[in-house]
This record gives sequence, structure tokens and C-alpha cells, in this order.
Amino acid sequence: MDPIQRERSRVDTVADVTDTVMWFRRDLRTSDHPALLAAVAGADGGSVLPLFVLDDHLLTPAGAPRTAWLFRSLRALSASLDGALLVRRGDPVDVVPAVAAEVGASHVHVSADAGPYGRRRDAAVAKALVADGRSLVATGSPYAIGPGTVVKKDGSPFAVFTPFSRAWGEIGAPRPARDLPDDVRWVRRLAGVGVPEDPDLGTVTLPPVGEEAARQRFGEFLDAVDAYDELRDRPDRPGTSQLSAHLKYGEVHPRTLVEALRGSTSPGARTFRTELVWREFYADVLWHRPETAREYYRPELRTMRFDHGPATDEQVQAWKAGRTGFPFVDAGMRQLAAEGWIHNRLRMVVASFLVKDLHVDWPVGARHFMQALRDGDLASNNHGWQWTAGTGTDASPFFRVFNPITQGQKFDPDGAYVRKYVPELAHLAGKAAHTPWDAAGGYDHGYPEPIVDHKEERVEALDRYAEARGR
DNA sequence: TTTTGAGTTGTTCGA
DNA sequence: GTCGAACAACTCAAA
Repeated sequence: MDPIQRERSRVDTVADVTDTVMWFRRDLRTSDHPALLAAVAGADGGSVLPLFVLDDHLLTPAGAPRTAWLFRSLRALSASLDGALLVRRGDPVDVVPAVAAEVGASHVHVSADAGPYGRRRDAAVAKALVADGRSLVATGSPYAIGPGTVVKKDGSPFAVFTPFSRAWGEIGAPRPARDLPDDVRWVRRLAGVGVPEDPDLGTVTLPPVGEEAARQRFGEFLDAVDAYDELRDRPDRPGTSQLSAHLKYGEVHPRTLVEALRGSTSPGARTFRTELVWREFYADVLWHRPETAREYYRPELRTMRFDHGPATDEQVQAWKAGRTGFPFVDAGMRQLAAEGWIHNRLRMVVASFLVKDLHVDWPVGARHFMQALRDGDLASNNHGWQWTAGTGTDASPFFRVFNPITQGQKFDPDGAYVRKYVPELAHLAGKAAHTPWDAAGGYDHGYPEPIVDHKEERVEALDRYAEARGR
């Protein structure tokens, strides 16, 4: 009998052997939760220990908005588990097996993590558990269809969104999981550290957090989803779902959303479903190519020239602070700073500005976003940046350089978005807010002049792209 | 193997 | 102001 088997039979003789551990990570909810149901079923009349591990590896790169969101979400989750959530701090490779041993559980249940770090971590935790005669059981994932599942006819992964989306639709999202039984018993006898106090948010304000808040937000959004395709591009209007951070922490599962939209054929509903598929696509790309969290998806563009040095550092600082002198760009960056969230249209505009007007490599911006965003998701964020930089999955035309001024005039036609976030321009009426250089007294309130000439930098960006392609 | 059609989100210029 | 063409060439996916 090998050691693992022996260990298992020893564990099987423990009195409360049927207790299981539910290790929460990016699934901070109780409904439509296959892994939690599996933990309950595995307990078979015993109790379930709900666990969260505060892992410095994940906490460190997150800024205050995302950390505060996490902590609030954990409090909400614990409340819905009758206060039974056990919170420990440390490396999951040590903490999870230790907790499993303390409670005498033979199985630790999780929703599979698709990210590079999560997969390494889970493999190490599984190994440690097995060495102890226990096992890690993964059920479901944060995606409607698990990353790696949607493949081409020859079994290889998709590299283009549209065919992926078609194949994704043919598989179809599974139906939501059944409700959690009312009579689940939670293990409460272990000591934990509790959920920490929120970090200092400064002036950042967050919307309501947690499963119930997500449900409510989605309910409100559903009432307006038919207008989504028309309004989603308008940062001056409340047309987006505002569900990104709820999805990031699994307070709601995309499967639940797809189910609620089943049968909805309005352009708005279809467009929103497509946005959910984008989230699945980028997770799938990262699953197959974990190195693309940091490296170019298209390595042939690695020779692209970028700017470095004190002058560039100063420009990057201006970009982060929302003081580039381009009103639409600055409004976006200030929204990011004020809310830990930035409208999708502005994510593209400010990214294009950093990469193509300031000639700074995209990871610089991607890291800043991950730090500043409350919804910072590695797959969506970094592949979104790669898309803008032209290094990503989309073979996008090289000439796609956003004009920061006309983008503002097009998508914030009345200048309301600019005035909301850039008070120095609040005295400029209508679309004049986008062109303070044309307005008498446009610079009377301390707003900076443009730090670059967009026309020149656009040509420069095109030249560098051509150079990197060897022409 | 070859062929064919297509590819999230744009800008500029000239008629 | 509006509209269509030009802006390159390449890669992907499927037939």
C-alpha cells in the first residue's frame, strides 16, 4: 500500500470525516455555485468549512479600490454564511492543507482558477494535499464555459474572436446550478484572523459590494439592456452594466447572466452577451498562453521602439494624474482615480494615448490599471491593452490610432463627461470643453496645455510600427 | 494543399 | 457637413 493510500484510510477513520472545506477565491457568492454545492454534497450530512486565504501574492499588486472591494465582498459573503467564513492569512500552500487537517476534511473544494498564478498555486496546493492523503476538487470556473473548452475543429485554440464567439455559442452556456439547501451546517470551531479593515480609499467612492448588490445592479441593468448597444459607448450616459467588479470577484456568475438573457434578441441584449464572450475569449487566450499576461501575444513586434528616460517618466506621470492637456484623456484618467473604474471607451482612448502618443510600452499602462481598477482582471485588462497596442490577438490595422480630441467630440458630444471630471474646464460650455485652446479664457483655471502634438505623434507611431514590421 | 472571405471599437483626405 | 476611399499586409478559420 503506497503512502498516499495509507494516509487516506487513516483519515477515513476520523469521526467527522465527512466535513469538507470550501476554499473561496473568485467566487464570493452562494447562488449558482457548483463548487459550493459539491462541497455540501461531499460533506454528506457533515459540515462545510468556508475558507478564504489572504494571499499577499494577490493582495500586493491590487490598489486600495480592489482591496477594499474584496474585503467588503468577504464581509458580505460571511454574512450570507451566517458569519462562518474562516479567514486566514498566508501562503495557500501552507494554509489550505493546515486548515484541512485541523478540520479533518479529506476534500477541499474550489472553483477552478484559469490564471497563470492561480493554476500554479492550485497545482502546488493539490500536491500538498495529496501528500497528506487529501485532495483538491475543482468544480466549475469563473466562466460560463471553462477556458480551454472552446477549440477549433482540429482541437487547437482560437486566436480570433469572431470564430471563437461562434463556437462558444454553439456549445452554449450550461444552465445555472440549483440553489443551496437551507440546512447546510457550517464548521465554526476554527480560529481565523477575520476580514481586515478596509485600506484607506482616500477620496475614492465604491458602489455597493457583494452578491446582493450584484443581483440588484443586474436587475436594474436588465431593465435597460435594450439600449445597451446604443449607450454603451457614451461615457456621459449611464449605459454600461457596471458589473465588472461583481464578475471579477464572482459575486455573480456569467452563467447566471446568460441564463437571464436567454431568449432576449434585442440588439442591446445581443451586444451585452457578446461582451461576456469577450471576457471568456481573453480568459481562454490566457489559459492557452499564460506568458501573454506579460509578453506580447505577437512576439514579432518585440522590436518596437519605445521612449524611456526622465522626460517620458514625466509624461507618464502627467498621464496618470490626468494632466496631459487632452480633456477627454484627462477626464478618463481622473475618473479612474476617483472611482477605481473607467468607462470602456476611455480605456481605449487613454491606452492609445499612452502607447501611440507617448510611445510607452503597454505593460506600463496595464500595471497602472491593475493597480488603480476595482475590477482589475488580468486576462481582460492585459489583453485589452495588447489589443490597443496592436500586439494582441486581433490582427488590427496598424493605422488605428485614436484621435483623443475627435473621440471626445464623438462620444461626449456635449462635453458633460469632461466637465464632470475636469473641473478646470467646467466653465467651457458644450463641446468647447474638448478644445480649451480655442476658447477665450480656456486656460484661466490652471488646466495644462497639451503635452504632445497628436498629429506628429500619430505619424511617429505609424513610422515605428512600420519599422518594427521591417519596412 | 489551396483558396477564400474576413477580421470590435479609427482617421484623414478630397470630392 | 457628409460620404466614400485609402490607409498594408497578414493571419486566421474553414471549406
